[in-house]
Amino acid sequence: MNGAIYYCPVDLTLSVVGGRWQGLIVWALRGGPKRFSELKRELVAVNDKMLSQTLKLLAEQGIVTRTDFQSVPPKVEYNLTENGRQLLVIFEKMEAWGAHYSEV
Amino acid sequence: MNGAIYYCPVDLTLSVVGGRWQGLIVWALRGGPKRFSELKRELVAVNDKMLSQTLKLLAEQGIVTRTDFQSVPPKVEYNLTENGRQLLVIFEKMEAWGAHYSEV
DNA sequence: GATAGTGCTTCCTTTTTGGTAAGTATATTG
DNA sequence: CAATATACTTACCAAAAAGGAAGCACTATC
Repeated sequence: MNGAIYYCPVDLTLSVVGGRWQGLIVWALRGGPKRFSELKRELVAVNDKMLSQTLKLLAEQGIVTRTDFQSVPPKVEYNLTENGRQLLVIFEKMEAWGAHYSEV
Repeated sequence: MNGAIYYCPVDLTLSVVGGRWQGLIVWALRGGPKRFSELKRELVAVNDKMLSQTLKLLAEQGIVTRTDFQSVPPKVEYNLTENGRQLLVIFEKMEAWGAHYSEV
């Protein structure tokens, strides 16, 4: 995938989900396809560079699809692949844990 | 926790679980307490510095406990707290996803 | 007396990641 | 006619994370 060696499935999954933006993008796409600018608005602190860079990575990893409508001004939509969609159970657990943790 | 602002529970959880070693250490402790040297053997590529640094962080975050037996040679055990243990459902999902993904 | 094992810490270097600003091309809006 | 919005990319710089090597205090073993 990126040349690294993963000693266990958890390590592998973390490499897909663990970056600064990777997980949040997958989570943001849970409700269906979104455009670049919609993602940008939702992931408050992300900048153009990080967003396009991370989307590219996720596309290479087979987690999101990229659909370019070839229009002017540009319109590009991102969506989860089946593999990406299957990550969502992980994030549901994360959401539950995080919500509980911040109450403590 | 570390000064950063988390806009959602998922973001918060990722900050606990998403580092290079944090998640793997939690996962390695799933079967019960382990000593420093046992963790080191299990997490093949980790070095002393990263391991002790990450364990310290996890302890500060309330994910692991540290028990120093005050013996010579030193014996120190690490274990998951209740909060840490509740992270395990996340890793179980990660394991399933990673195992499936690497078959594709 | 040298070596190994224990659980660290410190210093230094390298790698990775993140951020800022600008540029691209075109159409719409005021 | 200037500004705005779209989805990027590129070049450059700063910050953060990770890695490596060595050392420490102490004991037991060879």
